[in-house]
Amino acid sequence: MPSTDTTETARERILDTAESLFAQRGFDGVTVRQITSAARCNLAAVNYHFGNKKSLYLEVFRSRWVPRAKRLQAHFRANLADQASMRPDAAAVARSLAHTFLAGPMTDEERQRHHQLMSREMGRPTEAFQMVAEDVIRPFFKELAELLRPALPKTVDQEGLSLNLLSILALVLYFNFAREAVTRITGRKYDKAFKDRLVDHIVTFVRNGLGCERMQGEEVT
Amino acid sequence: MPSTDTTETARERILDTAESLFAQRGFDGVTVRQITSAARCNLAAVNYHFGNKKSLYLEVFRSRWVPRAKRLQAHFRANLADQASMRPDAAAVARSLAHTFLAGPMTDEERQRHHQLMSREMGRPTEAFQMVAEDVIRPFFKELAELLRPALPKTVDQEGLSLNLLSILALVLYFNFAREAVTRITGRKYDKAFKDRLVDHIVTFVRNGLGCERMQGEEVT
DNA sequence: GTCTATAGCAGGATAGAC
DNA sequence: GTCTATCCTGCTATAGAC
Repeated sequence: MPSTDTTETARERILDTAESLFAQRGFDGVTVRQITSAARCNLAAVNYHFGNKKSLYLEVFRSRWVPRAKRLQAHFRANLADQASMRPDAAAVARSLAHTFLAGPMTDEERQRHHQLMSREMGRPTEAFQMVAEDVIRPFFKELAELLRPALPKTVDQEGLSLNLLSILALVLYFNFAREAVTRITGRKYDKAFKDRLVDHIVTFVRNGLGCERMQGEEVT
Repeated sequence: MPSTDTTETARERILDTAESLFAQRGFDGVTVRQITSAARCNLAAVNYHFGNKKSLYLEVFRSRWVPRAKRLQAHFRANLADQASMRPDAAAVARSLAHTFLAGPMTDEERQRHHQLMSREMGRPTEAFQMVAEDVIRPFFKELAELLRPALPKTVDQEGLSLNLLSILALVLYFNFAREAVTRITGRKYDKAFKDRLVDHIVTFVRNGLGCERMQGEEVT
């Protein structure tokens, strides 16, 4: 649940609640009235601080999504360095990614919010996707590609590399985005045990999917 | 593009255009006015034929999504029977699934519509998901599980089986749902060549992901 | 910066003629 | 079954007091 501390400024409370509501219901599914009343401030506050509803949506990405993505990237790098000191193999990269995105440093709710916002943008890109793609995703994608490149067979071309990375992201996004559906099918809540299970599952799936040999046994964080 | 033939009744035209628009923009992103004007009929027609907007949304699933899903399932079974006459292995199941869902018997636009509707429901289930899950998805899921069960190591439990199936669906849904993002990253349009490439990629990814041995070489349809 | 009040309009839904 | 005309609610956005 977004922080609705009274010590926060109205502007910050609006950003937090707006992010949460946009993630849950999408831009069109949320009204400015719902945002301001959940943020315990006046209806006019959105227009005062952000100009209009759409600019608020963009500002959510700029000031909430992007910094969080950068923190996630930092966590990924630290986690990877813990596992594999020099040349990480594909399995290590996959585990760090899955762990960071599924069970990483943030609260469950924050993580789900993060991935739901991105999933919505992937299904129907807006200006926000443009911005985030240039500034955050593309550089990180390149970084990941360079990490994976030496771990893959030489027969894999640039496009194959991209498809493999997209597939990893597909799994991670899906298991965060479709939580309710996954819960209905498996009967499992997203508690620590299940998230660990999901990370293990994704790592195994991805490691083999990339066509690498199995590893002997890995532990992480 | 939905059929807007004048020979169709207004009711049918509304269902077709509504499905297309709901898939593109979601329930809240579409107005009844947009639907009726794109279907070239009067504003009042939605309420006359369906009662209200929400019932129209449900009827789209009942009379469009469900029958298409059943046709897809039939195509999957036929395709699988072509490949593997008796006991299909995991790779054959994966290939038939990927082919059916990514390059199957329907138009590109129809397939994308189908998966976007479902992706939206997975992210935020409504009554429609409830209905579709009971009547269509769960039985097919069971059918797939029984097909895959004998092809997997005995160490894989029921939950592992479910996770593997969910992962396959994650890949298929993702590459249909996030077409624009995939196109931006890979630079490829969804033409026949790229779809074939995607099917091959998913089959390889999944086959290995399921922890089965490699196969010697498969051809299909 | 924050509020009240309201303009101005688009939304879903309906009544009733044809 | 299909249309026009309209109701009424709820939306975004703004003006202006405090």
